[in-house]
Amino acid sequence: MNLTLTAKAPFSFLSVVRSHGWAQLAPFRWNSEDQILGVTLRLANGSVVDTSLQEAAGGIRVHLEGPLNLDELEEVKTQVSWMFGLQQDFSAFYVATRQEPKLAQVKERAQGRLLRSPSLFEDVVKTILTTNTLWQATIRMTHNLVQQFGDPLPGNPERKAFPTPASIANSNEETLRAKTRLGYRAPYLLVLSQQVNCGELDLEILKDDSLPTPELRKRLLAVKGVGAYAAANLLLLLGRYDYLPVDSWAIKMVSQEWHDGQPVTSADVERAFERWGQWKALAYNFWDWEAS
DNA sequence: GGTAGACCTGGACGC
DNA sequence: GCGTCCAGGTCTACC
Repeated sequence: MNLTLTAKAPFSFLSVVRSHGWAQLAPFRWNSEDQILGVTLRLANGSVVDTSLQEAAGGIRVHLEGPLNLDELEEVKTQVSWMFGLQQDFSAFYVATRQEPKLAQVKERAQGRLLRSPSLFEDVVKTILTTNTLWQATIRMTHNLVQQFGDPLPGNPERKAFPTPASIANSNEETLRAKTRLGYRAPYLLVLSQQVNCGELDLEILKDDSLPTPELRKRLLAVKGVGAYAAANLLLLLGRYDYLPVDSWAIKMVSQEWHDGQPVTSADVERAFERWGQWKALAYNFWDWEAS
């Protein structure tokens, strides 16, 4: 079964896939040769479906395996639309940055959207797995988590959806450490999963646009394992761009770009992008570090 | 509010 | 093969 989803123009499927590293993390499967993004989704009724996503005129072509009822089809559309931010509008960002050579490409490349997971729970977990580790370890930990706790696709159990909060909450710290190699992050994920599973923490309401950004940041920082960097990264995914996700890579790039390779601090990184105001994190994320 | 040290894994390196 | 060092953010205790 195929369907096509339309995006607010301008839109580039590849720009979203390449917006950051999420396409490399399970249950995403990026085929760079065919330029198809596979992802195994778990729907609200518990069914697991496999999708293949690719560029279509003005949007995305979604290929689905197996028959789906109307409710399931509608849920797949909602999940894919959220993941690709199909209705996001970046026209004001393009106006604000059109005089900056290092951002001159953003409109032409339809940059601005960032690939998201279907649920904020999944994005919070993945963000925690990016902290204090190397990217290859993040890929490995996420893969282990999906393989160990994700629901399998009927007919192809090798493919699994991202674990539900319940599946992780019903585990224990020792199993998480041993099976997924999460290290000290294991108790963070366990507590988060338990809080979401029992309803104590509702992450999905944080997608609400009416929530002021400082309040949203405060709630994200209340999650164990989420510090300043992780909160800023999650705000970026949620379409809030006024906090910078300053990590070691940001410090290195700002040092090379503006300080001749000399040591810089987080404050220097903040200062470098201060002038972009509400678009700060977006300007940072799509800054053309390679351009001369 | 600022700072130091612990947390944990895996890769790189020297022996 | 083994031991050591290092990179990577967050938390907690302490000042």
